[in-house]
Amino acid sequence: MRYPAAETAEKHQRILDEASRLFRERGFAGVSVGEIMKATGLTHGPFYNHFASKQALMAEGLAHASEKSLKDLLGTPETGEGRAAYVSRYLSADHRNAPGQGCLMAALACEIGREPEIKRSFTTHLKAFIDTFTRHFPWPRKQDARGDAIRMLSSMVGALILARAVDDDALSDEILREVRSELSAPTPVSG
Amino acid sequence: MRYPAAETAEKHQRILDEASRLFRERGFAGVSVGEIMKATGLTHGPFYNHFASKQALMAEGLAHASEKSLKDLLGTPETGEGRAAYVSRYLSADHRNAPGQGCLMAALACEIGREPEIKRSFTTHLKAFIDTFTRHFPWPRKQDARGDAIRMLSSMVGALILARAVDDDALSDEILREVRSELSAPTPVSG
DNA sequence: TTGAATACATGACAGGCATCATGTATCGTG
DNA sequence: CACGATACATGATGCCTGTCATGTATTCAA
Repeated sequence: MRYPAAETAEKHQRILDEASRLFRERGFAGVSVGEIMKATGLTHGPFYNHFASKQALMAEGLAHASEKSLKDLLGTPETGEGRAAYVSRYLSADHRNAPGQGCLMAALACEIGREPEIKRSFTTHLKAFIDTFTRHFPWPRKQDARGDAIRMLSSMVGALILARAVDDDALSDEILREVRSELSAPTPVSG
Repeated sequence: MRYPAAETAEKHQRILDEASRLFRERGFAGVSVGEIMKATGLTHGPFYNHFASKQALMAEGLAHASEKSLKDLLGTPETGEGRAAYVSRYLSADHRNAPGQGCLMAALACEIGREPEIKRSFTTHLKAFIDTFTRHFPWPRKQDARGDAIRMLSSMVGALILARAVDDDALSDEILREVRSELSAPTPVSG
């Protein structure tokens, strides 16, 4: 590292930030290496000084977004109300309208299933997320906390994806509202 | 149509079949026009005798898959057991492993959200699917049948997408099993 | 049977892509 | 201050892609 020492590391982080944002907004295939570099204020050349390939950036960008989302999860109160607020935020119009800042599962899960390299990286993320989600919040049915967590997560991800795939605001809002009404009670019935 | 008259229409259908299969398997961006034509046994040339553009094929292929899935839904018994069987099949390992023959929402919803043209086409599909799903099966909470249908659909789609995005068979199976255990009772509690 | 229309195959084109090669400016170290 | 190393910009390469142009073979209508 014979360049600005610290600035280089910061650029590396900026590439990761922009990449994880753009990937979530437009998908892995929808963003080119050049666009990512331009978004961080560089040209396409030095990309390969920072990453081995686009695939490598995809994996690192996913891990980057994963860390952030875990940190966000851990920052919410470990109560029924905390979970209710978390779910409400997840199923909000704001989250639906800002995929670039939002859940990587809802944004990229379909594509992830097709890239073996990324699939492996995502698996560790989902495992950590389910574990944390289960342990972090209280679950009324203690004997099946993990099952309830998995059910709740599936509903959230599915609802957000469908709400984003739809062109009709009324329907999109309805999906979010209906699923929110089930899951955002402080003591949900069945995840 | 000064060619084999009927054979041409059949080729048109074959292009739609292969396209809707390949798109679900690899995503819109992951399949080229040439591949689709080769899969139907033709060269890339005559594609534009059948469709105006790749986008047009994406929209028609989506409608094609939508019709099939609606037909499949209407073919299941209009009972609680019928719905339980439908959900069990949806959340089965077979369905997870065969995206090309399966639910277009689980396969393409993420990408659909990014293509305005396709988004419009998908909206009519989802509206029809929710309506049919609501009317076709009996719902214990009659005052909120549609809400329960939306909740059930969100769970199913989310669970299948997550199960496909994961590299670990045990985890993938667990997701399917947990969500199935909630939804595949003949009289589910809350969708 | 002949002619017009049409779907086909082959080929070409421009654009975008990931990746690599090269030269240049910049910084720590001696 | 000078040297070696490193990250940068510019540019090039080869590939794949969607789309269009052209010629050819086929079938329906007269």
